Amino acid sequence: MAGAQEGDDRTTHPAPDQGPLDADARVARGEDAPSARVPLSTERIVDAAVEFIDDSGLPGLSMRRLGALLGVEAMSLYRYVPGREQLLDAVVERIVDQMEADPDVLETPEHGWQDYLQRLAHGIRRVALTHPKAFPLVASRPAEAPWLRPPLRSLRWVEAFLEGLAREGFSDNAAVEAYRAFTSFLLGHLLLEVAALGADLGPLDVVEEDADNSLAFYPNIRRLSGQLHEDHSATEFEDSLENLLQRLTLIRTES
Amino acid sequence: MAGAQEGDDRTTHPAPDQGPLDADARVARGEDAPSARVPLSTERIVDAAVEFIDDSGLPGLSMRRLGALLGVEAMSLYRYVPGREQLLDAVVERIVDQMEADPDVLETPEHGWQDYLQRLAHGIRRVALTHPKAFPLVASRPAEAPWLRPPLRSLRWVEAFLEGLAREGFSDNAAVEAYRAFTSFLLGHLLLEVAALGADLGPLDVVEEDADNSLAFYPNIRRLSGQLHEDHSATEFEDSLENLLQRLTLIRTES
DNA sequence: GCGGCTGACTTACGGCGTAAGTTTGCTTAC
DNA sequence: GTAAGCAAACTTACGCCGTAAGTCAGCCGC
Repeated sequence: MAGAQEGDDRTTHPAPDQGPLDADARVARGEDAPSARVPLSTERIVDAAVEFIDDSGLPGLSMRRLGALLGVEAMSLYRYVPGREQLLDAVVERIVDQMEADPDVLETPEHGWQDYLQRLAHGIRRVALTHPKAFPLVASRPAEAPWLRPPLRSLRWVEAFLEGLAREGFSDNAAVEAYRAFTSFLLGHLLLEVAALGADLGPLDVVEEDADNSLAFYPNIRRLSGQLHEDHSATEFEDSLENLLQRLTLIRTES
Repeated sequence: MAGAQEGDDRTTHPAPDQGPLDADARVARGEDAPSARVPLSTERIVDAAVEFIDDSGLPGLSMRRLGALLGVEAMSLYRYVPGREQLLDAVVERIVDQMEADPDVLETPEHGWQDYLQRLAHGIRRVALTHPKAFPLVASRPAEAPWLRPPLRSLRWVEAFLEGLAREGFSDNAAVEAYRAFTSFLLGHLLLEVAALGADLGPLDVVEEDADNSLAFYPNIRRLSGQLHEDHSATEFEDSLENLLQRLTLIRTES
C-alpha cells in the first residue's frame, strides 16, 4: 500500500555533498538526520489522503487538514496537486492500482477463465474491504468515458479483461457482455458491503432500539429481524459470483 | 416532479405598494391575491432541491443558491429544514417515495411473485432514470440501519417486499436472501446506468478523440470500441433481471 | 391598541478552495 | 566567499460555504 516511498527518509535532493556540517556528520555516522524534513511529493500526498479517508471519512477531508496531517500549509499541496478534485481522482486511481498489484490477481488466465474471474473478483473485493470509506469514491466518481465502468475503471484493466476472455474463447460480443455483467455485479455487491461496514463503525442504529415500538407495523421485518442482521456478505458474494460465472458460460458460446 | 411550485412566479415580497387593504379587498372578491407570496414549506424546499440537483448536479447545491431559487434568503430555509445534511436525507426520502407512488408498482403480488418483482424493478429503474444526478445520493447516503439496503431503503419498502414474497410461498430465509440479491442487482445496474447518462450530458470524452494514438497499446479496446459504446442498458437490465428471477426460483424452495 | 407569533431578513463567524505573492535556504558558478 | 538561481515552503487575500444568533414587519386573538 505505502510501498511506494521506501526511500522517503531524507529524499531532499541527491545531495552529493550535504550542506550543513551536522548533516554531513550524521550521514557519515550512518544515521538518518532525525529532523531532516521529508519533502512533499504527489505520492506522499495521495497516500496521506487515502489514509485520511480510511480513518475519518471523505467529508472530513480538506486541503487544510490534509496539509496539517503532512506538517505543511494547505497551499504547499498545490505544488504537487492541481486541486482538490484532481486529488480525489488520484485517490481513486491509487486504489484501482492497488487492485492490480494484488499477487492473487492474474493478469492473464492460466487456469481457465472461471479461475481468472474468481481471482479478479476476490482481489477487487479485498481492496474494497480494505478501504470501505474510500470505495464509494471509486464507484461514483465520473469516469473518463461512459463505457469505462467502475470498479474496473482504467483502460489497462479493461484491456486485460477483454484480452483474457478473448484468449479463453469468448467472442467479441460475449466478452463485452461479460465485462458489463461482471462490473455491475461487483459494483452492487461491494457497494452494499462497504456501506454495511461503514455503518457498523459509524452512527447510531436509529431503527434498532425501540424494536417493539416502531416495528409494530412491520411484522415481517420484526419477525425476520434476526436474519436481516446476519452478515452473509461472503457467502452471498460467492453464490452470486458462482451464478454469474454460470451465466457467462452460456453467453460465452452463444452470444 | 416539479408540480409543487405552481406559484413560483415572483414569490418575493408581496409587492409593497398593495398594502393589506388591497389584499383584503381581493380576498373579499374571492380572488386569490395573484402575487400573494407562497409561503415556504419543507415540501417546497425539498422539491426545489430535487429539481436543482436534476438540473445542475449535487455539488452545485448550496443553501444560498437554493434559497435564491426560491426567492428567499438562505437562512429562511432553516425554519423548515434542520440543515443541509438533513435536507439531502429528505431529498433521498422524496425520491424513494416516488418509487412507491408508481402506479405500475404493486404493493402486493397479484399475478405471481415474478410479475411483482418485475414491476418493482422497472418502477425503481424508471425513477432512477428520471433523476440520474440524484440517484447516486439514494445509493450512497448512509442508511438508518445496515440491513436497510439501497435503493429500497425505507422500512415500508422492505416490509412490503418481505410480505409480498412470504405471501408467495417464500420461506423466511429465502425472502431475506431474495431481498439481498434483488437490492444488489438493482444497485449495480442502476448506478452504472445513471452514471453513463450523466457522463453523456456532461464532460469531455478524454479517451475518445485520439482513438488511434492513446489506444495503440489497447488493441482489444480499440477493436471492441464499437461494442463498448453501444448502449444495451435496457436489454442488459432485462436479461440480468430474468436471470435473477430464475435464481430466486431455486432459492424460494430450497433455502 | 397590544402582545405575541410567524416568517422572513441581517449580521457575523469560522472554515473552505485556491489565486497571487513572498520568504527561506540549498545548489551552483564564478 | 559571494552572488545568482531556484525549489519548496509559507502568507495573504478573496469569495463562497453552512449556520448560530439577533432583528423586524405584519398578522392574530384579546
